[in-house]
Amino acid sequence: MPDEVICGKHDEGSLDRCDVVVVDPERVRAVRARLVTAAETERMAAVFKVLADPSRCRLVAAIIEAGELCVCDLAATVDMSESNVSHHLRVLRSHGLVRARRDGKMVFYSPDDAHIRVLLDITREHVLHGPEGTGGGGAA
Amino acid sequence: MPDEVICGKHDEGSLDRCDVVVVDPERVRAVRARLVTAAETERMAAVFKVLADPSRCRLVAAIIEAGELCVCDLAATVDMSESNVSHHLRVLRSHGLVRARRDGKMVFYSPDDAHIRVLLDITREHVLHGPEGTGGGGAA
DNA sequence: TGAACGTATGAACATACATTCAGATGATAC
DNA sequence: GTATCATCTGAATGTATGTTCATACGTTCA
Repeated sequence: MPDEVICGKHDEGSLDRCDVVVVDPERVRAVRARLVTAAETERMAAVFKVLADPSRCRLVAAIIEAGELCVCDLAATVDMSESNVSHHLRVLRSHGLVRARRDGKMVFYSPDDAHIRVLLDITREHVLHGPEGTGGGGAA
Repeated sequence: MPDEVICGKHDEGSLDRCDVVVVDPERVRAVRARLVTAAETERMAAVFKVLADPSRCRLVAAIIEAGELCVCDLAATVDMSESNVSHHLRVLRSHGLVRARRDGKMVFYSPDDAHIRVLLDITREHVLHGPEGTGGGGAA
């Protein structure tokens, strides 16, 4: 068994420890070389984190469904306080998922990214066709 | 301006408060009717939450990239402790994203869902072509 | 059987974050 | 200018969770 120790110090990993024993060092190097960078993964995770909250997820779905909606109608649609909606919209907007348009006293929000709709659709597919008891989602 | 108060108590919302002022009640009702249910959104958010962690995101990417990898090699690939990897793999497995196969002392993990690869690809597209300064991703 | 190895698990800690409340800001109507 | 409306912001709080450490489990080899 070709046990080995990884001591490589490559671009994005910046690993300072040398005590990681691997079984297939070649494969590890190959995967590491083709793997998405840590910085990219962090950005991706940030996008997922934005959608990882049920309120925000529903908020985005409502905006996509409506095309455009003001804050108070959005709050009524998703059953949340307007303050809370505003907080979440700030997050969504700062990540380029929705866009704001001011009209008098009101601010209307609309989708600002074509990818998000696909993300929601695919994930919905996943939760619909996938197993339902996973992760303690049952009668929690 | 047709201000109105939403008092509807429909299926999935179960809202107990009646003080949400809306501007366009018809549109709100229409969107609510066509909107994804709260339960579904919760399930979707749960999936996003699994991918919302950089370590987990990178872990999934590595598994997809490799096709199959044992825990120690996985730990070496993503620069994490094996214990931490194990914890994350538990989450990933419980949500049906990866699958485990035991071979002797080792356990090999492989992708268990076709949707996840698409999710990662689309999100990568988003972070690559989208704005980069959004959400304090720069030198935070 | 005992030791070594790969992996899994539980507790503990620090951190992040969603929600609420109170108040501020900007815009319209009188 | 004042009042009112729609939205935004900041602080406070409770909860969730990622990571680490120590340890237990299951497997292989001598």
